[in-house]
Amino acid sequence: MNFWLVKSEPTTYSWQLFKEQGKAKWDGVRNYQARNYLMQMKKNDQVLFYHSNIGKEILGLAKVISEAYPDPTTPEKQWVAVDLVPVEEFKKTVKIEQIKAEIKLKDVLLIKQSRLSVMPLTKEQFDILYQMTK
DNA sequence: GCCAACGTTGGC
DNA sequence: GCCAACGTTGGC
Repeated sequence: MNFWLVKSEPTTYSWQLFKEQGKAKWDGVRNYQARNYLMQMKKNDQVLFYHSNIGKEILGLAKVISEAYPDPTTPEKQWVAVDLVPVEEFKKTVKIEQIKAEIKLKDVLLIKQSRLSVMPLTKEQFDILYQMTK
């Protein structure tokens, strides 16, 4: 079991829309580092969903239901997509300031490499973030 | 709206 | 292969 965090601008694709649709194709990624992480995702991996720009918070938990396949939004062969489904909506979201304020989360790539849109979390990082929603 | 960070492109 | 220029992202 692996743990991930994916980022989306709510004006582009929001958690609310994800929840309504009940499933998302995580496509359109055009960054090699993010692409490489998408390719490592396995079925049932846990994925935290973060809103960048507006909100700047983790709103919910998703899981992987389809592992990487060719991205249908481009004819270029090098890009991939995965399918995610919502699992849980957090009553308490986790704001970026809270993440920054927690010393144990200082190595989370969201902080260190803010432009990356798909990133791995260690189990410890995931557990701490998840606890912060309770 | 600004700017830092960073990825990509293209000239050499 | 290097690096300047440029575009994009995202926090503030």
